[in-house]
Amino acid sequence: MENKRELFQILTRRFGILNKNCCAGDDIEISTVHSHILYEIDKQHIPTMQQIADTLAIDVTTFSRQIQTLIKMNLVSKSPSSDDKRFYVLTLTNEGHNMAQSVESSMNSYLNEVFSHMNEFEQETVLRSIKLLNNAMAKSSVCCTPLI
Amino acid sequence: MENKRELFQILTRRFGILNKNCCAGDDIEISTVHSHILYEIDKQHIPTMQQIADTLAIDVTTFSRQIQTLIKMNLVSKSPSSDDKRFYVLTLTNEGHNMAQSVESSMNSYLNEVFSHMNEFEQETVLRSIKLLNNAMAKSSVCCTPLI
DNA sequence: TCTTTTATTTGTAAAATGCAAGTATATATT
DNA sequence: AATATATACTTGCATTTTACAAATAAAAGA
Repeated sequence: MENKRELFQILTRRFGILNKNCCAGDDIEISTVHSHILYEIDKQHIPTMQQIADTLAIDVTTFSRQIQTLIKMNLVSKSPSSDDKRFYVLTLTNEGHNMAQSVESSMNSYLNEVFSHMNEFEQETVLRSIKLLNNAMAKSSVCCTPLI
Repeated sequence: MENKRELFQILTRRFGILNKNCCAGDDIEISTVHSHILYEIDKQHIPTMQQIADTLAIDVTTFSRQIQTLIKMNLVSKSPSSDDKRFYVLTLTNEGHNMAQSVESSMNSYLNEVFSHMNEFEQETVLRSIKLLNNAMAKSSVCCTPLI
């Protein structure tokens, strides 16, 4: 049987390509990394800089600059936390939220197209498997230990 | 049910993190992109520059420079094709082959660890699902059309 | 022979990255 | 309270990565 690595290598490479083309909004375009940042800010409840950087395994200093870019693009806003002024909390602007939605729906329609090449049963099995895999990774010591 | 995108987002992000830590050989360390290049040169039979660049969806000009780096690191060698001198064919050096092996075994042991958190049946199901998914992606019009 | 196509490289300029060192705020120690 | 230490984030570099446009070089077509 083919080894695991080959299967995953191909899968993630392809998903990466999907992700690359995902990120055109109404008028502006953003990078894959930026789309992940928007995604996580949307998902986590008023996160701090550190939280998102950790989740995405991005160096904080790099992340700091990425946020600066996203703020300039008017997609993200950053405000000092009231109880501890060392922290900054991140939120999406309306524009950022729209962009996140736009990426979300592009990705979902891409994935629906991909899934359309499988029958109902296969689709179910695949989704269940991805969940199993995500859970296994969450338990793993070699992967993603401090991550959500 | 959670949407597909979320499941895939998390999966591929985690796999990306695995990949990041994968690439330490005996003494030198390489980037994820470089490890993918070595992987593909090893897999494809005496490929040309263009072939690998296309497979990995990397811009050829960027790829040209990446190969230059890998040659300097003595992991790859490049020679003009005898029948058509516009082409250059790529091969791994012994050192490059060792590196590819080393990455391969790191990745497989990471993945084995991840899989150890599932039972036999789940493991089978997951592997079968990844294959299904790869086939579906290969048929897809939105993903990876010119790719293997 | 002359033009066009194909494979690859270089020029240049922008963006992404990450370490070391900085600032600013909070907590711990004395 | 004063000083030291820790934490969250930013900036200064210096390197690496990226990609468009233009160049080179070889093959194929007219």
